[in-house]
Amino acid sequence: MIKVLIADDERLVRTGLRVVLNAEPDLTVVGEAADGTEVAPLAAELRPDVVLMDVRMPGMDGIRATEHLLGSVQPPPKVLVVTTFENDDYVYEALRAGASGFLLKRSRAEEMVQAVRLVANGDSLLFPAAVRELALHHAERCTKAPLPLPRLTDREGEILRLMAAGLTNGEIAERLVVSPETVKTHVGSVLAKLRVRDRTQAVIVAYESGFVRPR
Amino acid sequence: MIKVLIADDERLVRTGLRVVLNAEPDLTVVGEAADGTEVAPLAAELRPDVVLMDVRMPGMDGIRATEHLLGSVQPPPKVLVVTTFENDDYVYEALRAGASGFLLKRSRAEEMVQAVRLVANGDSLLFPAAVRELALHHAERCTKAPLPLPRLTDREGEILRLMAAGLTNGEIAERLVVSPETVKTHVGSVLAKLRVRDRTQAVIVAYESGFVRPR
DNA sequence: AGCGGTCTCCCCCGCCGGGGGGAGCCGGAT
DNA sequence: ATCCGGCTCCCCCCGGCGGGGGAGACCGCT
Repeated sequence: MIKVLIADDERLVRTGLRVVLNAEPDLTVVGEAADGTEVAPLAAELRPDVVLMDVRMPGMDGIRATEHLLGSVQPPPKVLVVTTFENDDYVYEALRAGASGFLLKRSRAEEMVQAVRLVANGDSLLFPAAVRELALHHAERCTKAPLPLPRLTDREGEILRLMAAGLTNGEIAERLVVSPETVKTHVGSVLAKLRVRDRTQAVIVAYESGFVRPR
Repeated sequence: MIKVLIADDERLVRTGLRVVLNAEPDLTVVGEAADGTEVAPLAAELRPDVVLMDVRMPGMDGIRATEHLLGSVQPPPKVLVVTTFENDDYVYEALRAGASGFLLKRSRAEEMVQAVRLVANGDSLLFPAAVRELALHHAERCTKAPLPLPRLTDREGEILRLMAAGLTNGEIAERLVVSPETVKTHVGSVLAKLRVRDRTQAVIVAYESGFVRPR
């Protein structure tokens, strides 16, 4: 039996969800919260498997309520965020906060109960558009970026990395315990191989190619 | 009635899936492919709503088969990728290729048919771990990055952007139709506000802060 | 023994970049 | 009317940077 806690500020929505979910033999609504602040205490007491969380609520919104809930209740229930539009900016924040999935308010009853069963089971549920966007961004930066720049020698790569850390030739020389003249030679090679004019452009190429990464 | 095409090189797996799916009144397996190369032609002929695609297949793997399928068959069917491990590197490539979701081979029958219904319905299905990772990466770069750097004036921001494009002071002056001396003044202000030593470090800060973005 | 690639170091030179200071113009706030 | 901040331009100074050329040491390959 999957226990569900509903958090929504509108009584009508809560009632609708409760009726739909209780109609399923394997689901039971164990409680309802009308405000984000009520969610964590109620969950601690009722120990639901899944919390249906509205994103927009007075007091504490669904995002912060989710953070608070997952940080305070052990073991944490799954959170299924209920939203009106699938392109909502809240989507990413909610995932970041630890939500397992999303439910559109305009979904059919059948989809809703399926969604609850899925997240209770440990799966995640998203909208195609959101997933596609996430995947593209991720793939761009993590699978394609690694190494599409000319073959630099080990030393040259080391030098480029230090240039991209903002060091001057003198500082690089100090770091690598070689003469500044030597560093100049390597820097010259790097600039030539990357076909750029100065160290600034070299650093740009280093970032753009993924040779070094932000953060 | 949801029409399903199964693509897997192992006969046993195909049989298992077929039995499980055909047991559902609203699902029907309309065909099977034992190789990635067979998928697109079969899909063009049978017009399934969902294709269950194994990632690892001889000949053409599931990823390329997905790309080919979605690029050649109109309207494109939904693709549900079948995999053994949820941390598979293929996950991101498959999403990039246009897959709608993933199915673990060790899933229970009930989950599998739910998954098929979901993707047929236009939803997406992922593993919690994968979604979490995607969301974190995305959120880091897109929702937090925008503007955590000192207040630059419009002109200074413009200058910084051009510096980060690899332009010299002279080129920036030309672009903005002002004197090189003026550019030097602005550059000086930028360096001071960012508390950095030279334009290279300024560009680094621009990238690290998200003021400019790779690609 | 040769040879090419890499890493190391050196010299000269020209220029761009950056610091300091000064100044005029404008628009908005006080 | 005054002041302040942003944008514009100018001066001098100099140090780091980048280009050119040259050279020696070590390595592995042939």
